[in-house]
Amino acid sequence: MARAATTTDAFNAIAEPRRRQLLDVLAGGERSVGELVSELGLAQPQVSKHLRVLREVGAVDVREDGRQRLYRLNGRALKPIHDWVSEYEHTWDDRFAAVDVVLEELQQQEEQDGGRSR
Amino acid sequence: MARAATTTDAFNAIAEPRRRQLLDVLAGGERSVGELVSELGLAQPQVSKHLRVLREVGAVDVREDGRQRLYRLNGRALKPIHDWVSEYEHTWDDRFAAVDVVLEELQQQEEQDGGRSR
DNA sequence: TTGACGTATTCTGATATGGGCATATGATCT
DNA sequence: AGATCATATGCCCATATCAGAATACGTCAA
Repeated sequence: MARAATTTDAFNAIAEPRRRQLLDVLAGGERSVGELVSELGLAQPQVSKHLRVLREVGAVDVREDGRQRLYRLNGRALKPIHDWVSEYEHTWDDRFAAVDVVLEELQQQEEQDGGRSR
Repeated sequence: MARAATTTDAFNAIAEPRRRQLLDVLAGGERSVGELVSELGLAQPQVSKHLRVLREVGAVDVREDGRQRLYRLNGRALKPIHDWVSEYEHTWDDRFAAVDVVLEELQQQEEQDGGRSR
């Protein structure tokens, strides 16, 4: 087997830097493909292809307007990523350091307690 | 060109579900490769290989102990991901909805203002 | 209708991926 | 030293990736 399809989930979709850039631009509001092309300095077909991936994982929505397609961010698709990575926030954020210390102490007490009481 | 090497950055590293699983287990504390193998139900070589990727992006640290290697989570490597995705939190979190409304109103006023005053 | 424009799709090619299997390496025990 | 355990590496394969170029498609204007 090879790598999972990028179209599989948001985690794969945002692994590509250009796609993150696209989302970053779209965070500023709706854009046509042409605008994205010039803002990113990428070739039009690549932009369309990256947009397709983002569309398939639900990170963007499209709207037709004459011969243009207007893309709009749909951040909800990124929530699973945020949820997952937030679990690790305490590992680097000092604000949680103190809490962690307390938790560790509790854990150690628990172990010392063994099966004694309870 | 193909996709950027998975070993390049944390975004790529966590695009692989097994690697996320590895991190999730390691979040529970230090583990030997063998323990990870049985907890994930993966073949030992694949586990070692995934661990290598995680090591290269700095998401885990290793410690030698006799013939075992004890792996430990290093969440700091995930911070860039958290930072990036947090920018999008307001797009799905209701708590920010009200703020967004205000910002949009301000923006519209700005536009109506045109180049008038200022 | 014809042609220009805006965007999507297709094809190709170089490269990377992840799994499976065999094997190398290194530490421990007898 | 030899055997065994724990882990890492190497090789192969099927498949997926991304970029680039060509082209197809749909819409609008003349």
